[in-house]
Amino acid sequence: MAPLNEEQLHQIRDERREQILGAAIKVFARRGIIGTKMSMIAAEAGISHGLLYHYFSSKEELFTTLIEDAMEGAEAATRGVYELPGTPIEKIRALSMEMLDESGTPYFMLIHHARTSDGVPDKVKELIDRHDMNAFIERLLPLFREAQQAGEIVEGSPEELISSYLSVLSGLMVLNAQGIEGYRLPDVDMLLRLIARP
Amino acid sequence: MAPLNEEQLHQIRDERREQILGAAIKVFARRGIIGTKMSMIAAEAGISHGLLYHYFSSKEELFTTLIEDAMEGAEAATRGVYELPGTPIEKIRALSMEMLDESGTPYFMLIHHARTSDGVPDKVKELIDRHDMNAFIERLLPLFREAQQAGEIVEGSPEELISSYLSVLSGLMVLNAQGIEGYRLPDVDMLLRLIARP
Amino acid sequence: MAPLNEEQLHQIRDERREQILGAAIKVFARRGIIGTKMSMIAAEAGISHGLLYHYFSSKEELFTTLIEDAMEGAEAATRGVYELPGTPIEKIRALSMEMLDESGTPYFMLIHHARTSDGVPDKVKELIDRHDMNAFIERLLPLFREAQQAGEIVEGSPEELISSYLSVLSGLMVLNAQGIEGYRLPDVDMLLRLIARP
Amino acid sequence: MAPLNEEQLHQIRDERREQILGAAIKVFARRGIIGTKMSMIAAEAGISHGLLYHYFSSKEELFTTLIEDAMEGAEAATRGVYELPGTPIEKIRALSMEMLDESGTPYFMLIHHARTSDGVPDKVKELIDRHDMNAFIERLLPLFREAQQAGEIVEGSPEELISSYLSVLSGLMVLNAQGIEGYRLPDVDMLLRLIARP
DNA sequence: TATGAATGAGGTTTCATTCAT
DNA sequence: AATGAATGAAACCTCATTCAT
Repeated sequence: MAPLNEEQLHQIRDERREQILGAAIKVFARRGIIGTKMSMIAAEAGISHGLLYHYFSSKEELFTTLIEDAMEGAEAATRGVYELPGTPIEKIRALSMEMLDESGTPYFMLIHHARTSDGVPDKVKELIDRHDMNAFIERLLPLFREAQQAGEIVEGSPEELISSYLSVLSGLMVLNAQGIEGYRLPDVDMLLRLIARP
Repeated sequence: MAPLNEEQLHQIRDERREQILGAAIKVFARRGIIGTKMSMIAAEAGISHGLLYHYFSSKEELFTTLIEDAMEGAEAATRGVYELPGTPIEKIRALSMEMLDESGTPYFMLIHHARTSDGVPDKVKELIDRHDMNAFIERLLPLFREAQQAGEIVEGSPEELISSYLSVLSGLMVLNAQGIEGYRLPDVDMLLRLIARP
Repeated sequence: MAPLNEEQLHQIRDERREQILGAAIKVFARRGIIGTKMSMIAAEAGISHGLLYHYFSSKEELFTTLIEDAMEGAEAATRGVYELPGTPIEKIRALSMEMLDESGTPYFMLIHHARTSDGVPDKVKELIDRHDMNAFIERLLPLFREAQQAGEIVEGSPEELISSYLSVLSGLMVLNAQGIEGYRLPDVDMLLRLIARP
Repeated sequence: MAPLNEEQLHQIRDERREQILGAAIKVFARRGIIGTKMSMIAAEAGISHGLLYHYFSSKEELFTTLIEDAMEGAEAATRGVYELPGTPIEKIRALSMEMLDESGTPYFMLIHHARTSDGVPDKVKELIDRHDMNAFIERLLPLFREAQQAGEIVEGSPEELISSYLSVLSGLMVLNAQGIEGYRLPDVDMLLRLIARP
């Protein structure tokens, strides 16, 4: 009886959902949760604002969904670093490039907004608490220890090394995600000097 | 019941003005222009929101005033670097420390918000355009050239070196200004490795 | 794949129509015209909300249709009272029971909503004006006069007697139609004491 | 320093609050919580809709405040019945008149809406549960028992007597509160026949 | 006939700004 | 100078209604 079969409907829903998520991440990344108006997302996605609410029940839910995805992505990236080929520092280099990559930064910017804004839903606060810097450090600890043993990076507390290095990367990602004139993303090889043994 | 004389009134006005500006920079730095409500500034300054409008005609004007001050401060800091004692890289080191210093970052955060937000008055956009990264680069160019000639920092385009190095500092200031748990501000000496000759 | 013939289609249309009207009266009775969403009616009827608009062009039309039916039903009930067996007060008793009867109250509740709400279409207002309390009074006047002459009910203006008695019944129907805990529908015999000669 | 002293401000706030509550009860009583728009209350009170939110943080809170008052009023009325002069049935008569009195009915209508509507805040549901019909019955039980012993009202379960009688009163209040043409509020003496011994 | 995606008018709520005192 | 009551534009969200399939 149905005029469109279930599969077609499912496909439309999925496409629209992705379309909205894609539009939302763009706008949220640039403007944060308060600065983003639902009408902006709708306009970016090329749909009416009413339709947003067929797919996400509120601005909060939309934001939370994106944060969840971003968290998963960030986690996967750090986990996946061990699968990469090469010496330890080559793996760190590859991870750095991935993090600074254009496509990844909006997600990172989103996390930045989630950390720093105030109108952020409680669910997101929990998510962030569970996926905080310490989790990253722990996941990267074996890799940095290995690199130290191989004499590829400087001595000293590997935890501090990781958190300092990630902070530099984070700061750059935040700047980069805005797409602002004037800032220059440094070369990965320049960044590696922060930790590399001379 | 003799009224205050003109001088006393003038003094009150000036004190209040500073009080408001101090409160405003704190709040703006943390929340950006959209996320900041006039009532927050009033509360931070310990006055009524109505009184704000005796001193600044709008949120825009208040923000713009702060940006102007911040620009001047940043300019002064880079100009002043030549007066500092020591070798070129010691001057760069001192400038870096000043930029990352707690007291300076709110101003920097403000500029960051001004660059990245959209609800920013046109006057501010002009200010930013006039004081952009290129201006900084030009002011620091002699210093970096000198450092290269002294063999203290690496070879290569000094412009690129400056803009990369300032971008790293900027990113860190942005993170730092938020006062968020988890991020670790790297040591200045670690940062200098980005540009220092091994 | 032969399409249904015209008669079958007609039958489907009629069934659907009744199905929708039945669902609508339930929901409207409980929630009134503003509180009722088209999606509620669709859900109650087990169809899609889009289909509602094949049968009724708007919420207004649906509501109006129900009111028309309810009015006719109420009129028929009061007219039919004369056909009932027994003495006058026995007829009044039977009419009272019918009005308080579970199945009749949703219609009455509907009329109540139509009287008291504001989002009510003009056509409904006209309907109500034409079928108002006075019409009921006039139709019941002979019956009550007869009952007075038979010494079964108290003396006094029969019009006032009827309108007071109907108001009590109406109030109870309104309470009853909501199906709320706590209210107790009085016995018909108790109610008859309002008008019965001791 | 304050341009208006505290007392004057307090008085303004109190007056406005009462003004708003008075306007709100009128509109809520007629239209229920969903049917009432904040702009209607503002218009009725002769103020801007924005000002409503200086005094009540939401439509919910405004409604809840009114319900609390209404509950207290209803409770006080039934408690106070024992202080009234006269025989038991005279006290019941006085209570009945008070309940049907013009000024009391909007409050009662409010409770009716709270009971029957769906958009009602949870806090209100709790309030209603705590002040339900059973509470009324218990408070009136001694009075009705006394009246039975004095032979003033009919025999039988006093609980049923009370709840039936209160239901009739409730139904009438609901009709009455709407101020609709056509319904006639019966005489108190007529109503007393429901329970009075012949 | 039947479905549910899509639209947009209208309601609730927030907050920058004005103004009487 | 100082306060806080008051206003209204603009944002979020709901839901009656339309329309492609």
